[in-house]
Amino acid sequence: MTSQPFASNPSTTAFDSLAEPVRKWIWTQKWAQLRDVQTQAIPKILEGGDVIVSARTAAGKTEAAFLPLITRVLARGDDRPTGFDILYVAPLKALINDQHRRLEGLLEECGLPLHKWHGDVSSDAKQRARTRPSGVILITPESLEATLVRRGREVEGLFSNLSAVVIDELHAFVGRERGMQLQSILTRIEIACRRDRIDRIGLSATLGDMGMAADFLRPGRGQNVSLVEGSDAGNGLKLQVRGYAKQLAPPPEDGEAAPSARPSIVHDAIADDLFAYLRGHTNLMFAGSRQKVEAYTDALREKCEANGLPNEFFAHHGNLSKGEREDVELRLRDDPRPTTAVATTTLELGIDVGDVETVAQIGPGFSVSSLRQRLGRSGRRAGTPAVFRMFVVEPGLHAGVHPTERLRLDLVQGIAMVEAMLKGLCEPPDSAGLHLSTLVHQTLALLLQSGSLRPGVAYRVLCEAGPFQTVSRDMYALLLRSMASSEHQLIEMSSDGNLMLAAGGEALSAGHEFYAVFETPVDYRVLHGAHNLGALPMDHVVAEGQTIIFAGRRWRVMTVDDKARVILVQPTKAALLPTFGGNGGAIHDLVVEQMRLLLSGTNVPVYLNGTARLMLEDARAAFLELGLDRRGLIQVGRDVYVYPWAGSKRLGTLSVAFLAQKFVVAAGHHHLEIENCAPEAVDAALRALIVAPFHTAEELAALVAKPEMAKFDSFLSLELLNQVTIAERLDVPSLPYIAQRCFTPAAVTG
DNA sequence: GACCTGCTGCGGCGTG
Repeated sequence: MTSQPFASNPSTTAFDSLAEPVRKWIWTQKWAQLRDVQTQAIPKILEGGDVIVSARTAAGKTEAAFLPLITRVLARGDDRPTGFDILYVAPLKALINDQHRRLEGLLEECGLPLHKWHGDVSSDAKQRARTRPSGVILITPESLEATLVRRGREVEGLFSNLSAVVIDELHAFVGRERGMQLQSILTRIEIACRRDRIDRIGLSATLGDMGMAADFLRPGRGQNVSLVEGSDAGNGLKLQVRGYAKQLAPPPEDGEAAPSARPSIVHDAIADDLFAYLRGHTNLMFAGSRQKVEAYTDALREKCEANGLPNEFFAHHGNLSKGEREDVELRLRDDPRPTTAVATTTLELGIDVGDVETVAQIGPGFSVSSLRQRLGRSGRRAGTPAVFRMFVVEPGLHAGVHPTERLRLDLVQGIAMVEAMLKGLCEPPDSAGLHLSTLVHQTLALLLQSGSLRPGVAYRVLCEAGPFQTVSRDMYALLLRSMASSEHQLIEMSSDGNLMLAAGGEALSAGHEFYAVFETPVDYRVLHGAHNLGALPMDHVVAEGQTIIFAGRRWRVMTVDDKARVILVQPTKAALLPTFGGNGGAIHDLVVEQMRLLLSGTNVPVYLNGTARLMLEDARAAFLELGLDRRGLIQVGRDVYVYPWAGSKRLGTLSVAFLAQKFVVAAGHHHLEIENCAPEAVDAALRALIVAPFHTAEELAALVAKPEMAKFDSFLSLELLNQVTIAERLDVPSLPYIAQRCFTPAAVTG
């Protein structure tokens, strides 16, 4: 090919602005032209400043950032000072390995070193990178934290000449403890290197709110962040939402047939349809929970066997070993044999599994943003649309189903998720959090990095320049006091007024488990001979001789070693499903509002199958029969059901408000059941709430159990834990609005 | 009614 692919093309100017070795590398890739997102991002990033690059999966975001950044580095010349030039942070080790593979050729062409740095990289390789820091470093937040904490004096030499920081999968960090830690680390680096600011480039496929993402990238100065949104729309979308009637009774037990009887968690008709749709192709199937992953993988594998076919269904979730998961990922990506990975959220993020034909999902799922991530896994090959099928179980259309069950809120939620996605809606991150657990961690980390500090300096670094900007000076003083209390002794004040690490803090930060800000449960390793299958939660472990389904296969437990926390297994014929923990998902207000719109509307989406359409029509009839179009209060026997059409956090807050007034309340997923009381009493309580809440936020928080949810919560005083509850788990100011919505659901906005 | 993510330094041993 001697033609000039970039002649008279809109991307020509962008291409021409890149450094010569970068252009040369692009030529060798034989790209027809730069992608839209690259053409847009190149001038913005060359200009300097903070930038967010948002585009669908596989649209070339990585190159959109690195082509101009490398151009910037090369412009500095050969005699540039030592230190890394570009710092790239990703949430997964697997992603760092992928990106290393992807960037190797480009960096080599440009004569710049490329280092990967995470827990699986040899200390030798890290040592080499540390002694001659230069070029690009790909690292996890935890490894970065370890470097700051253990080698505080080297920070300036390693990072003071950074041209930019790249944060991949930005959405995986925003609004979470790990995101707070990353922001804090970046601020700590800027301050340690006496740099006013180092350019930050955020990459993401799905962002609910660009404004909030910008404010995450640069706390307090989000308005200065440039946004680049790729317009590459993909190849279209074929989607279907399928309804299934609940299985009425478990299959009859006829003694001998029991060993092959499928666990009842599997819906037989769904399993049959999944087998018909997925067999013979390469697909992803999101089952919703680890237990369902195991159950459906087992059922589908059995169907392959019954049909005399080699198995093509494989389990993939967070309790399976790295080896088990990598086998599935490799088979998806590189093996021509048809493969369906049955997964939890493990295959949502950017690990490279190539293109898949169909994405299937059991149940409505928990968020629109996750639905978008999943869809992005399909339809990447030119000319093929993304294919998505959702399978939802609901009560059938037979007589005798109670009107409230006829609302079929799981199916309605699933359709609402799809509708929200089609409208371009997406949950914004929760920006209300105080994240005091992580602030405890960052206070210790900062002390380890820089030795002793004045409290005012710690406050300026972490809460004024850093991300903990909702924490007042007074609250931080309370937090320091709690950390220094005789009970915890994490820190102490020296005679000259400096904060120092105390014995408790030394002990807490001594091991490698200190670097991560999230907690991990203690598990037993499951071994088949020398082969590590994965890990099971401790509460499941019972007895030798027991059988389990794990990694989609059936095993008998041979020995359990409690000291070593190891379970040895052998293959067997029949087995039961393991149980995993889990405490429910939160649904956002915007999804529940779509549900209300759907139930009160008349439009029937074209993507419903016959059963789903009939179920939606019946749900709408029930909605009107119950009078829910007029008010969200209905009498059911001696109880009153309340439908405020609000997300999990606000519904939970309303439930606490009723509890505070001595009602007996049971919380459903989308409604409250006020037990044994007259509708007039509930009516009066709600009307009173509209005018003025009876209780302060502090009084309501006192009623809520305060489990230690985050890793360092145990070091917070009760007073601080209550503040966390008020900020993160309740929405007290919304009570008048929510109460009003129970009377005129459609008329209220806010 | 749920899911996911991460890891240093050092002592002790064997080998070339």
